[in-house]
Amino acid sequence: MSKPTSPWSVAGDRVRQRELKRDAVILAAARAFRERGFHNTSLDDIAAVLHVTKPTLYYYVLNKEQMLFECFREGLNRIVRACGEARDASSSGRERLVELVCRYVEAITSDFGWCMVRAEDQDLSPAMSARIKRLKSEIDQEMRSLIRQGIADGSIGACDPKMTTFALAGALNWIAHWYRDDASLSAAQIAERFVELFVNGLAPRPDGVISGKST
Amino acid sequence: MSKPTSPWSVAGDRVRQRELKRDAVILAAARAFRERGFHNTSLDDIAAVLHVTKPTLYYYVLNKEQMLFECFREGLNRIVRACGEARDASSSGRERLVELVCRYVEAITSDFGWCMVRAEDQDLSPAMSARIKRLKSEIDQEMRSLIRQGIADGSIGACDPKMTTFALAGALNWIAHWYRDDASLSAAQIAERFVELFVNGLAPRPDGVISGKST
DNA sequence: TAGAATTTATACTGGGAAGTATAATCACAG
DNA sequence: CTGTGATTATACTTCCCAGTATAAATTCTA
Repeated sequence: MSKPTSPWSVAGDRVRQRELKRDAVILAAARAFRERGFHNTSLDDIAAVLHVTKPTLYYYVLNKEQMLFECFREGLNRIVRACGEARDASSSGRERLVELVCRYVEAITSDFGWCMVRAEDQDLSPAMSARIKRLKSEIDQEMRSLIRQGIADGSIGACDPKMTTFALAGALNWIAHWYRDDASLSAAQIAERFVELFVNGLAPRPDGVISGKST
Repeated sequence: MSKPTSPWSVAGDRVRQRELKRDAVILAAARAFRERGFHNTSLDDIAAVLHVTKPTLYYYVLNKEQMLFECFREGLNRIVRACGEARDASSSGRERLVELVCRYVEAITSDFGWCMVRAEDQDLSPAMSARIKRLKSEIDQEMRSLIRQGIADGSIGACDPKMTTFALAGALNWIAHWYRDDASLSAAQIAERFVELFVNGLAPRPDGVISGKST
């Protein structure tokens, strides 16, 4: 203690503090946006939640647009990461897809779920909007790829990968619309039922013919 | 001709003109909102499209909020109507559901599709928001009901009606997000593939076991 | 054509919120 | 305790845009 750690660690501590505070700003923004929408949220609102004033926010963030961008990115990055994990995990294409669905539901029910799917990228500058579109496209392509793999290895029946991805991603993204009002199920439970539905479909299966993975 | 129709018919003509113009205002609003989002659209923008000035809009509409409300309502009403038609048409619960899906896709790809699902009801006053919520709830309940009927009459396998509705409605609503960028398929074609996916699921079906309606 | 009703435009008000200039405070080093 | 950089607050400016007061123009009636 008397011999203090290197001045750099102290400096590093400062830097760390800044990062933590910055994260807090982004999180507060995400929650406020989810609550009231992007345009109905003033920076004063966000500042108030943090017991701070508006100029303080500008010390951590460039402007309101950047806040939205960071919220977008934080949410989408989780799914991109999940894509990576799903890619090497498990065996069959379908099992990888199921894995991804579970992670997806977790992400979408998080604080950043709203921004991820309900915020309009029209509220971002063209440059930022393009970056978000790239992330979304990456996720889209990954899902299509898993479906194609599943078709190839026989774990998924013949289907149009693009439309199937649109349908699946739509069902998942839409969770952000109802999850707050109706949070009666956990993320895992939602994922489970979605998987059941998408794997087996609505049609009644004749007894004894179980083409899904038997649990 | 020399004996003109009753003065009321002339008056009625005026009334009719007003209605037509009012409809044009709502439609222009719907398109503008879809294009730029609600908050990024000024009334001057909408007026410009109609080759008119802002005060003219106020002659046909109470305020901006009401424009959004009418857009919401126009879109949702189509689906509510489709629910009604699906209810008496066809035979099995599943067939009725399929019917509804087809109509749903048509509505969602229309000019009002965006407002129907992507506009935030937070931008409406509590009273208007409540009316929209009621319409949405009506649709939700109808879908659940059809699924329950399907389970009862054996055309749909055992499932959780609420979650199934959430998933199906989500996939359908999400069409509003991608349909403009990727309109490579017609509404009917999209509906067809969605039905195929939701009825049969992803799992490969053993040959000879077709539980869906054989075409 | 006079006059009433309907429709539209010009030119303004007002408020809300993003962003900023400036100064005060705090933390720590020497 | 003194000065330097990091952090925060007060008090503005500025702009955009919804909504309006007022008057003009157009249409219809008689």
